[in-house]
Amino acid sequence: MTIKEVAEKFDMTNDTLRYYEKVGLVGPVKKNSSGIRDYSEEDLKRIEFIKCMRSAGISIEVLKKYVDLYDEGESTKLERQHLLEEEQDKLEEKIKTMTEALDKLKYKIELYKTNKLDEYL
Amino acid sequence: MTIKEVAEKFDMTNDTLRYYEKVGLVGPVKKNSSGIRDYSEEDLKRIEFIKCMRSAGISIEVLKKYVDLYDEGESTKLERQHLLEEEQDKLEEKIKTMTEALDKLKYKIELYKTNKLDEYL
DNA sequence: TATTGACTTAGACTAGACTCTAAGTGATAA
DNA sequence: TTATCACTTAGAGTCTAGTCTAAGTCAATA
Repeated sequence: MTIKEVAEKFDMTNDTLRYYEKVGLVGPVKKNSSGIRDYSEEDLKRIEFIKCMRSAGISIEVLKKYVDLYDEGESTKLERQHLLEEEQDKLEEKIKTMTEALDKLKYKIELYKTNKLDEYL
Repeated sequence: MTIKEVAEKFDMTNDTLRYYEKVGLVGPVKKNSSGIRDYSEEDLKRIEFIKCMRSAGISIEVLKKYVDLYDEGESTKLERQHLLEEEQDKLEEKIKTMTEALDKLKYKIELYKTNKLDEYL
């Protein structure tokens, strides 16, 4: 699969895909005789996972660490699990914060709708 | 209330408070005879609201627009409401995305815990 | 054969949101 | 009265995560 196809499949740019490869999140992707990338099934799975985690706000740095541990092999399994658990905690916290903000936003919109607005901002 | 007290109250830095003022999100804050900021109750309410919205990922740009509309007065009420409704939609979407990522993360952690890991990454 | 178009690289640039620095002022403690 | 400390300013610097540019290669079409 070419970079263009991958980019379209996951709705991201070629640049981002090359960037992920450069920082070591994906690949190194195999290249054909003329130097053109040919993404493997495994590459695609990694990209999907990374895209999903990025959309949740997990940083490149953390993902890179995870990938590196993975590439070190079996011996890092527990450490990887802990890393994911930490991110889970952070993510749950973030969702909680955002849900609270959402509630405040909804309340404020309600004030607008019922014309009860006599507030600051 | 001094900038230091406000920063402590909301767990942010003096720099961030001055930055918010510079870009027009807050204030202009009243200053005493020696040029030192003295935050009013209304300033504090704005800061709280802005901090909450920022923690949900709403951009400075959007918040600035909202604040500007507010300062324009009554006539912008409907526009402000719409702006908030748009942000509500975005926020709900973001929470949904993050919740999906969280589910995947949990699933992956489960695989680690049950030693069923034979996956990519 | 010439040109078009998709790909390649290294590296410079950008946006957003701070964060830090340098130089200065004013109130208070020693 | 001098030093210390918290505050002030303008503006430069930082970090993250891309995004863009310039220059080049290759395969396929006019």
